[in-house]
This record gives sequence, structure tokens and C-alpha cells, in this order.
Amino acid sequence: MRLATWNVNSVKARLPRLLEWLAGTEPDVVGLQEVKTTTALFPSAEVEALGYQVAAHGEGRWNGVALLSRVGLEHVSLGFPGEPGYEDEPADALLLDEPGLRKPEARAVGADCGGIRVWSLYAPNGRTPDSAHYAYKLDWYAALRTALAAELAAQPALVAFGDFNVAPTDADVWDPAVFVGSTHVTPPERQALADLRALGLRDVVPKPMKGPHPFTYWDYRAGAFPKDMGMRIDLVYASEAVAARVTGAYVDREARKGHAPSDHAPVVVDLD
DNA sequence: ATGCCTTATTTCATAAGA
Repeated sequence: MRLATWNVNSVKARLPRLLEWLAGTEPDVVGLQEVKTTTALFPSAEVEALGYQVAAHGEGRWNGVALLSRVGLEHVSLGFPGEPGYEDEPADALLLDEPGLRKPEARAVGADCGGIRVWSLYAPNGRTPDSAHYAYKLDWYAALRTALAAELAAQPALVAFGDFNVAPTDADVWDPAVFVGSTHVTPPERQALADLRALGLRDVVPKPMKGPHPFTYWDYRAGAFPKDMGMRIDLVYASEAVAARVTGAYVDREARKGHAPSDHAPVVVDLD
């Protein structure tokens, strides 16, 4: 059984690359992030033609996640219980004084696929450590931890994968000095990942296809990809029941090459 | 060649990404 997660940076812009990649890689379950379209406009027919069932959770210009499966897709959850939302500068701030009234963004979709509970996740970016968006990111992680704890109690075979927007260690960025004072590397963000691992989730670290670092993201600018100025922020967190079945995992950097790529590469995991 | 940013939208400029 082959699992994969990929931040496609617009499923519409990436559709030809996505379809070609699905046909060539033949994953059984795929988590997509940053699909950047509404649930209704997700290109389900094109993906279904390749034999997949689709659960899309989108909102339009930003965010958006999806699950594709050819081994069953049941009990779909759009978002998770307690998931916080975000409002930059709410026009009706007075009405939004209660945090609970902020509508969650499309950052999580879960489903039962081939005997595994699978979650495709797109964590908030955080922007800068002193921003409201950073506080939102930490709140989102705290709520995710609570939700996954409940999920694991009900189904021990679980995978939570996607764009976590946190580099777990300094080895997961090309130059730690560049990231001093930035998001993605701060102790609270790394603690949020540690808190997820404390639930019994294991970081399935993929093999790099080339070079020493299993980076999954390279900025479009400044030739970052050919210089391997990357980050490992797309993660696969697997419960023990799933992690014990892992026979291999790799970053598909071929998908980052060529015409009109996403700025992220897929992570592929094979299970016995 | 892996090659110097890309996306969707309240579009000919902007906000966001990480």
C-alpha cells in the first residue's frame, strides 16, 4: 500500500502535473494541500477517471485540502472538532469577540482509507512570531493534538500527513542562521510537533532522492531548488500500528523539476 | 541541465506563501 502527501500549490494550476504524477507513481492514498479552490470546483472527475475516490475540502483563493483514495474512502471529516478559525481584521470585530465564532479555514480532511484513518493537513503559516497568525498557528496545533488523541483512541491505525509548516530540527532547513527570528523553527512550533509525537505518532523521515537532506519545499525564487536551499516541512506522522509497516519512504524531487511545478515535492511512503 | 517566483482574485495591482 502506497501513501503520499503533496502540497500542490493550486490543484487547478497543477492538474496536468498531478494527473501525470498519479499515473506514474500509483499511490493508493494521497493527501493534497493548498488546492486553492472551492470544494465544488475541485477537479474530481479528472481524478476519479484514474480510479480514485475524492474527498475535497476547499474554500477558494487560499488553503484547501483533499484526500484521494483507491482503497476506500469512508467517514469523511471536513475539519476536526474544536478547530479554530482566523480573521485578519474582522469588519465586525465586535461580533467576533468570541473566538468560537471564527469560522475554521479548510486545513484538514480526514477519512478511513484501506483500514487506516488518514488526515490531510495544512497547518497555518504563522507569518511572523509576533503576529496574530502565529498565535493562531499554535492554537490550531493544540486543537489538532486534542482531536488526534480522540481519533487514536478510536482507531490505532492512523496517519496524519501534510504541510506542517514547521521544520522539526535545524537539520531540516538549508541554513539555520537564515531562519533566526522566523517562523517554522521556533521552540513553541517544534514543541507542537513534539506534543503530537507524544500521542504515539512517529515522524516517518523520507529518503532524499539526491543530496543529504530530505527537503520537501524549495522557494520558487533565487534558484533555491537547484541550489538545494530547501526545508523539510511536509511530514508524515504515523501511529505505531502504521509505522511498523513502513518499508520505504522518499521525497519525489522529480516532481519539483520541469515545467510549472509546485514549490513542494511529494513525500511517498510504502507500507507492507 | 534542477535555472533565478507563483497563485487567485475584490485583476493591469495586491496579498500571501515560508
